[in-house]
Amino acid sequence: MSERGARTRARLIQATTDVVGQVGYARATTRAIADAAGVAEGTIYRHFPDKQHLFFAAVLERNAPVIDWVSQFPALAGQASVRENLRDALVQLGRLRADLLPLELSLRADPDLARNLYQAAAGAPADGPPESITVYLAAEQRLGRVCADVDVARAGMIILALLFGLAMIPAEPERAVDPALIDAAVDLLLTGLEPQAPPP
Amino acid sequence: MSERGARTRARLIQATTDVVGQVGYARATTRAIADAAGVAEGTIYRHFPDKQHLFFAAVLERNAPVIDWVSQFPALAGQASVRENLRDALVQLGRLRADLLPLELSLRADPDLARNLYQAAAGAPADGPPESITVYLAAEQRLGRVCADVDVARAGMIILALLFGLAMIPAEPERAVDPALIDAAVDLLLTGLEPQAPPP
Amino acid sequence: MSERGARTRARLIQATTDVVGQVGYARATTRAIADAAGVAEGTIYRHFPDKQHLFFAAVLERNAPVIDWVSQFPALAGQASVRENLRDALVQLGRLRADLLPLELSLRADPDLARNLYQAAAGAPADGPPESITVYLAAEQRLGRVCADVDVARAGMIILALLFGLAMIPAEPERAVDPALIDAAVDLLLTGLEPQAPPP
Amino acid sequence: MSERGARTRARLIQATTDVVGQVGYARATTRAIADAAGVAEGTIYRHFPDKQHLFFAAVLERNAPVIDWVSQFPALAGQASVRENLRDALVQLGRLRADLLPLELSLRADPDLARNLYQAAAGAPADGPPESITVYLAAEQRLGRVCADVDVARAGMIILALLFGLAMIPAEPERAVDPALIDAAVDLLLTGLEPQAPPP
DNA sequence: GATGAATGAGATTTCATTCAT
DNA sequence: AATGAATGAAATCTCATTCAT
Repeated sequence: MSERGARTRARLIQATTDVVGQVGYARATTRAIADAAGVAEGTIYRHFPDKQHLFFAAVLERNAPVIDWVSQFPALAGQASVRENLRDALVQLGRLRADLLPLELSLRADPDLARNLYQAAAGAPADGPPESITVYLAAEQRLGRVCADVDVARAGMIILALLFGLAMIPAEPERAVDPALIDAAVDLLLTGLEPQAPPP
Repeated sequence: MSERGARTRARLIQATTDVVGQVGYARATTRAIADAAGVAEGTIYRHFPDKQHLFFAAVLERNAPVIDWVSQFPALAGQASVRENLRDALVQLGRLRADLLPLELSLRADPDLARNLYQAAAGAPADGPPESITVYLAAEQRLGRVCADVDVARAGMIILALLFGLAMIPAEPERAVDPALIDAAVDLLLTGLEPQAPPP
Repeated sequence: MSERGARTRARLIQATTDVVGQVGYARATTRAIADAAGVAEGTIYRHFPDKQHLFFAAVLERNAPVIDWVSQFPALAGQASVRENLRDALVQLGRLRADLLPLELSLRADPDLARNLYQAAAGAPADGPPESITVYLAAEQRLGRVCADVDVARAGMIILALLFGLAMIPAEPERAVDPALIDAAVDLLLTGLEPQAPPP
Repeated sequence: MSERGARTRARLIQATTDVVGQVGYARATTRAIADAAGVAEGTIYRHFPDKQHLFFAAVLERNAPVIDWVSQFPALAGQASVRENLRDALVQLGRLRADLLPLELSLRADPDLARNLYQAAAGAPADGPPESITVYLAAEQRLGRVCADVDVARAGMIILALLFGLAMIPAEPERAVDPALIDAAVDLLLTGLEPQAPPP
């Protein structure tokens, strides 16, 4: 591909993220995206076979760096503190979610999209974020830094679900999750609601 | 309104929930809804000024009973156990969410809808579920059944966020949240991940 | 269907034939057809699921009378003269062809259309014009009015092929076949090119 | 023109015939043709002013040899037999038609193309196949090998029409006409359907 | 009240053609 | 000479909404 072509493609990806963030998926028409990218509508179809593939490409390419980070998360077990590690992970995942959210919502709103995205993402590593968190928690559990009673597989799902839920709270979907809320959530996850047994 | 009119209106509300749950918001056309309700398309506009109002009515009317339940939740403080109370609340909210989710997702996917729903719901009690949970937690905190260090306002939001996230996990959005997952989540919320300080 | 709906449908069928005859299939856009029928483009899709079905309906409905006539053609064996019967048949088929031709050409120009038309016509009587001519010729052969040496099955195909070819000769495809040319063709088919054996 | 340019042009002509034969005119896009020729789309416009001229060139150049053969057809009058001559002529024309047909059909399906082809072909010898057959038949008539009653001008048109019709019979348009059918057609043309007057 | 035919704006996608490289 | 990215007009089809019956 020529350098010019690569630039156009990059502009289209960026424009897609921008437009979906601003007006939502339902209003993210090919026309709006082409306008935002400063190209003609037909140009989209030189770079992507159809609108769906443009959206998939936008999601996958923009989130690749964070996915990389998360895949190395289990290696942090034993370093720093569980609190810091979880906080960092949630902040990273929060960035990913803030980008992914509008598209994930589109998926839920349109069953056809969901089917196709899972096919498009078939090449991606199947062990995504839930797996990473579970592996990390298990490692910490062996080190004695996580309570032995905890079911790490379910805890991994719960932590992600929590993050997903947090990501939906702000009115502006394009923003990342509020860090103070993440701090509070990590506190809660670590110490729980119950009153601590007083030292005798 | 005649009794016949009331029946038609009720059928439209039911059809809306059904169709959105089955084929998703994007495919929930006025035609599909009218077909499901067994009426002509034009009939929709005798009962609702436009499609948005039909959706709003569907959301609000179908969830009224659960909203009532939740509004009485704070009165449970001090009864049974915190664990049981939280579990019951999450189960109730889970039912609400399973119905609401497809429609809430539509809102997120379409910012215009979101704006208008908040206007339409302006007459409703502003103190929804987050407020109820917060008030309940504060009461339990005064009773010493919840750790004094916890920020109850944030904890309320986090619990709801968690529930919302859990509701999105199942592949079939129409199903309610898995009770076992709710149990695990309540455990985690109460005792936390950290190893308990061993009694001396 | 309401009477108004039936009128609109009929206007669409008529407009389709008109427009294809005037500007050809390639230029017979949904817009041109809607304009010719005096309706909005969207109205087409209330009456036909897509453009193809509109075209198929136009062909089938407009040619139904001629198809009926042809199906009764074999019964003419032994009446009037072979010459008159063949001439009448070719005139009738010529009308059918003048209507069918633009669409048949579209079929050849677009393999997808061909596949679908054969599916759409599956309900129609499989024994079309070729069969009718063959049966007629065989009957005349038994009566001694057609030469015993002739292979009637092939002759039927040849006569139809001839007609099809004749239909393509005029510059204006919407016109029927020139009757003088039909007369000459019937003559040729009956007596052949060879010099007649002179009576001794 | 450079030798490289001539090769590219030839590849484009060949690719045009191939693509139209394989996928039909409607799918014979400039992109498909350029791909089949192994060149870039823009290259087409170095050799032809537009798509129409490419098609015209394809028709004319590919059929030049057969047209040459046909132009010498009248010289066969008096040689061999009328039956053999006609059969050979139809076989030759059948080859021409098998190539020409998809393109001729495109013309019929698009009146604009037809108009322009006749203008583009204005430089070509106006006396094409119909003229050749007519001249041949007239010569044979003078020799007494064709019945004196026959109108040779019309007979020429009819023979061509027949051939054209035969060419459309096979389901696969790229195939040549079935030779057995040609034999039967020549028989029919020569002796006719009527019972022969029995020799006294 | 209810109907359903009609509307028309707007969405996605195609493709012949142009032009900077 | 050749490339191929970009163009933009046009095509088919959808669907919320209106209106005559």
